[in-house]
Amino acid sequence: MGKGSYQQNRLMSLFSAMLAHFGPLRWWPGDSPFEIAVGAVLTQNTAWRNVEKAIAGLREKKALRPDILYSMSPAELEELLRPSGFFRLKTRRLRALLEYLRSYPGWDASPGNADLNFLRGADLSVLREELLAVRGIGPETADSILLYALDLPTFVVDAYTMRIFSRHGIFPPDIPYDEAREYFMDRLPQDVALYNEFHALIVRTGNTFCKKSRPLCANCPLAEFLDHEVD
DNA sequence: TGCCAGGCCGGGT
DNA sequence: ACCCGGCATGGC
Repeated sequence: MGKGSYQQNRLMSLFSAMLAHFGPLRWWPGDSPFEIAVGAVLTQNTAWRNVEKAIAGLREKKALRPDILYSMSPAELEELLRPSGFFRLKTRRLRALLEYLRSYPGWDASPGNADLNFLRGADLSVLREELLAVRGIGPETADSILLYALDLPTFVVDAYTMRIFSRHGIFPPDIPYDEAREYFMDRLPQDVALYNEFHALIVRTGNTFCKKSRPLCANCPLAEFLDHEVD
């Protein structure tokens, strides 16, 4: 048994510990692929609680669909996004995402196209590069959309991932995004359901136990792994 | 009361 | 290739 499978087992042990503690979370919270994509943009450096307020406002306006959202004036959209913070920035970013979707070959302009079916079947790495080329879509947002809205096998790395896994000495705290992503993807089976649940559990664990203001991981489901050997 | 939250961009070294 | 300031609201 080589080093690779040891590390795969170790990652699976961390996953199992979080799963045993919280149970399956079945992310992402959202009623449609498009709503998930909107949430991915709105939650950039923002507490989800604030995003929920903006999502609720959009739902009230029946605007959680690409056609309606695009038809809204930027000023109106800004007011709806206000509670999620960075609202001028996020208005531009959502509109940039909408421009990308509307320009996509096979774009479905029919009402209620929130399923984003016209994006299905596209190559993951191509779609990822295209999303990264959209102003305001960085690697975490792109991967969140790909994994949680489109069920494509890409691992999402976020601030909690960096904090938890660097505190556990699993990788250095200043590792670039793509290297952290590859760390997981090189060691885990390529499984959408696993990637989905793994990241969801990381966020829940981070939210619950590993906030910046509370660096100690007492009672954290991962606490027992803190003294394991590191590669 | 500050500090923090599921980033990303643009300009400067 | 990094490093940094800006972006903004709401909760603890």
